[in-house]
Amino acid sequence: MDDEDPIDELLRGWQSARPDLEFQPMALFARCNRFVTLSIRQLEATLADHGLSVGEFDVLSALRRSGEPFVLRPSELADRVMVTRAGITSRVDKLEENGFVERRRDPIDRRSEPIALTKAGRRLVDGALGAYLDNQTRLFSGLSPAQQRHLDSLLRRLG
Amino acid sequence: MDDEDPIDELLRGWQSARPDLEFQPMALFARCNRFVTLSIRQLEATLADHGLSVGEFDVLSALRRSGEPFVLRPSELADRVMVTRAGITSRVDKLEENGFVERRRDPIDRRSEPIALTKAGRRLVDGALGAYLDNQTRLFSGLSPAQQRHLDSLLRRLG
DNA sequence: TCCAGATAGTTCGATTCCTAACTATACATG
DNA sequence: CATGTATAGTTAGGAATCGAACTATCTGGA
Repeated sequence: MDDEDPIDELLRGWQSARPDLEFQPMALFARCNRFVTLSIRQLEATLADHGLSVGEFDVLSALRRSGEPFVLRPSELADRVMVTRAGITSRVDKLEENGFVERRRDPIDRRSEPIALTKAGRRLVDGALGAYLDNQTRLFSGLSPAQQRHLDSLLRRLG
Repeated sequence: MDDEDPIDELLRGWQSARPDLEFQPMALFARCNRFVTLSIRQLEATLADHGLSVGEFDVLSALRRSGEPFVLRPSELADRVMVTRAGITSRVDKLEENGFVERRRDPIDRRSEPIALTKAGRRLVDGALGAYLDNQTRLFSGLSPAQQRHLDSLLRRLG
């Protein structure tokens, strides 16, 4: 029986095209990449139901989990969300237009423009959060809790 | 000792902001995502040394591993590279300009425009392949071969 | 006090990729 | 064999994001 998946196919292709080389790590990475890519597409669909893109959700949720008073500077957001500051500027522009965050001013350092989650923004993230978590849970539902922990520990070593 | 990584921080943040919810799967996915994102950035740098973007390399390598005569249709490329056909059109445009692929014609189905790897294209992929594989190998060098196989089998279940 | 260099954030231009509409061609059915 | 439908690929327009240049502000000496 031939239950080959696209990654097996990729591996087999390379092995027959270049039998002199070692492709296991490439295939392993391709598997990671594929899983993440497909998962993000699901996530986009899930969040779209709440009127959010993944990028917007990432910003709102960084603010949400930072705790009271739900304020972070753009550079902190950039670090946490793994996007450049320029990227944060444009996400914040859009979120601010829609009233989900607001730019404050830092009385001590006037270069800084702290970003605060508004009430509406908080309602929005909290509302989307359930669907988001359900989705993430479903992604890993093929693994037992022990396997999930094992996966986590393997990934942790790759950091 | 406090060797907390950004994902632990994310998890801790959520757990304290919303102690009523379960964030393990979210954190696990965040770990996957982070690993893939950072890895791709490394890969971009590696391939840039050979004058290639990841997207271009993906197309050339799909052709390369398809074996003689190194020809695939745009829709086949789209499937294998996980990009829309429109995306393939523009990648092929650029690769063709630079002489790494060429558009042929299918005598049987004139809607189809098979894409062929040129000699120069083949030299280019084969030249970049070594560095690419070294990079992938390095990504997983923190894991033993057995751990790598284990990771692979866990990921395979997520497909 | 003043200035050189660091830092915070934004703007700009280029790139990449997606969706939707479009053109051309093939196929299947009555 | 005519025609409606499906398929292959491209084009057009828009969104996201990046790097580099820019503005404003701060900070640490001389």
